[in-house]
Amino acid sequence: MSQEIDAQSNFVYAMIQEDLEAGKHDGRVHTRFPPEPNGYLHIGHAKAALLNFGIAQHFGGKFNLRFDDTNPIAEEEEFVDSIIEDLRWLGVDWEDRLFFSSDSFDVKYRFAERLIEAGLAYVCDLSTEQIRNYRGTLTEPGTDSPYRDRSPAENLDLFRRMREGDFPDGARVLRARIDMTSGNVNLRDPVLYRILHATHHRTGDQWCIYPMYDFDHPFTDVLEGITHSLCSIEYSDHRPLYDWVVDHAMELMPEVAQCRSRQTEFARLNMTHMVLSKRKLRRMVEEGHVEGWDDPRMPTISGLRRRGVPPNAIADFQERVGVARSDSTVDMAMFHFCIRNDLETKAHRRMVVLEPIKLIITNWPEDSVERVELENIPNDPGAGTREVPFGREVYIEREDFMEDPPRKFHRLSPGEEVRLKGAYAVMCNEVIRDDSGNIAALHCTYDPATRSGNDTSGRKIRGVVHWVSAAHAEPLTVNLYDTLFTEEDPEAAGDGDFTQSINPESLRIRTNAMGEPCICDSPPGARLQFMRKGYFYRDPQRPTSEGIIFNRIVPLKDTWAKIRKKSKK
RNA sequence: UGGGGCGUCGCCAAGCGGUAAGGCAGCGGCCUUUGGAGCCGUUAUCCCAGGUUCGAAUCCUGGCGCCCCAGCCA
Repeated sequence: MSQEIDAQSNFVYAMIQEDLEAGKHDGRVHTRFPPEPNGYLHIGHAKAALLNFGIAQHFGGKFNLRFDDTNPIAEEEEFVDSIIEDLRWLGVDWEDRLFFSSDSFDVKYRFAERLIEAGLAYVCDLSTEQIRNYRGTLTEPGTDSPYRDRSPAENLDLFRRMREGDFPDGARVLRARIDMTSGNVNLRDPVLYRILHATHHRTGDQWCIYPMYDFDHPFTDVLEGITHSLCSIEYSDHRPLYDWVVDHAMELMPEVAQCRSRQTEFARLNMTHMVLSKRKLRRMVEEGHVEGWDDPRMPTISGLRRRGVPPNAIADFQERVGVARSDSTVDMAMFHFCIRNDLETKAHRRMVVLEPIKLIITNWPEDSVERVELENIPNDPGAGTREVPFGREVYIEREDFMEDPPRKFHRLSPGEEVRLKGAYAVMCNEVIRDDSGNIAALHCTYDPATRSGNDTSGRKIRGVVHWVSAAHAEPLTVNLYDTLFTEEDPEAAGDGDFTQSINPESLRIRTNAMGEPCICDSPPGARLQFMRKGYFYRDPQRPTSEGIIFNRIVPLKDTWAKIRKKSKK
């Protein structure tokens, strides 16, 4: 069905293939996904996690899940749990290799001491602001800290006292001794350790100094034997520092160093009609624009899960998007395609009328009920069939009837005929109105010769419309989700304030929807196609006491909407 | 006036000196008891300008444009 996507045709796979051919790492491939447990994972993280996991699988290597938990102030257990849940749902498997950066704080401390002994690191007493001033600017070199030339012995003593808790937060830091004049600001004696009297979610109060990312991350890669350390493009400037740490780790910590890890950067995912940064997503939640991190409109993994998006669709999407180094913004349509593509052959069809209007078949005998058989999935006999009751009164979609139809409206209108899917053709004879003039019902007649499957009328009936027998209809609530933002680039509109382009119609609730009887058989968590409407997910998080609630995952392609839009122009 | 990165069809993206893959979207058509799905067809000379070469998207030079970097965040 879906074409084979050549996931290997990207520069990362090519590079690893070359490394393998060159005999690096004894033919070993080992990757990792290093989230910081300070928020929820979103689809951009899924790209990174799936890429790393996919590489390990493809090359018969290993994959670690590692929490980058070096900042106790921002990180929480709650996020560790949600990240694990999200990754499992995505199908990512780290076997028994779940690690925390904090697991190895001891070795890291030892490494820091050796750097000091080797004259490669020093304790600096400058304040945050002073350090910033000494750092220079992007175009001007920095100047050496007055503490840069302290003796190893003094540095060692000071660093140990930092660890002992002799100094308050911010009093001193451990810095790498590299080059204050480097054009790369990251090399201007970066901070390695800072004092933080904070309780860590795993190590408690055991430590009051914590390593910085630039020191911790490369060294942890070396400890875990990570051969290929993939990260996003904004870390490119950090690569020389990464290498600095790795090189010195190999040299000073041979007893624990597993391999000379290499960092490779790739572009992070951006999507139209969406914002993908923890900060902005947090704002959406905190300002109440959505109901929470798992709101079905959010691009968080938990949101997508709750929306009903199948994990396979996310993996397929990731592969189709590919991996490169150039900034890119993927069209949301591509993601929607992947979802439909996955569900097309999997989701059973059901008829559900979102906005019902009653259609009365005046020549159908009162109380007579016929059962019509419908395929669960067209062209897939294995998926079976179901019987749907058909009677004198049925509901059809309000928008499937027009009194004064435009050209090409292959649906119901006065004096016109349309087929009720799987049943008979009906002709509209009369429009019944209520006191306020609104259409209350349609009076139609059916032609017995048009019975589906053995139509002997000889007529060709263009339009086919879905329906639900009024006597057997199951009332439903349906949440129609749309993109969270009206603009392709939410940032570009509203003077850079993305909240200005929030789509006021990102959620429309249909409380009068009517479904065919066997809709009840679909358990919470089921994904169905509502014929001619879209793919829907029975929200498992809603108690059944609230009735049956479905979320629209994604609408079906709507050619008619397109025709109409074009003719309006 | 610093450092790093990127520029191939509307959106992604292959290509690694031998004469521009593929996907999404679009358009046209076929088919269809979902205006769904499926099927067929269709859309680029590669940011610009020079140069090297028999030959360049691929190499060189010079421009232009866009992104990232001055947290004791990751």
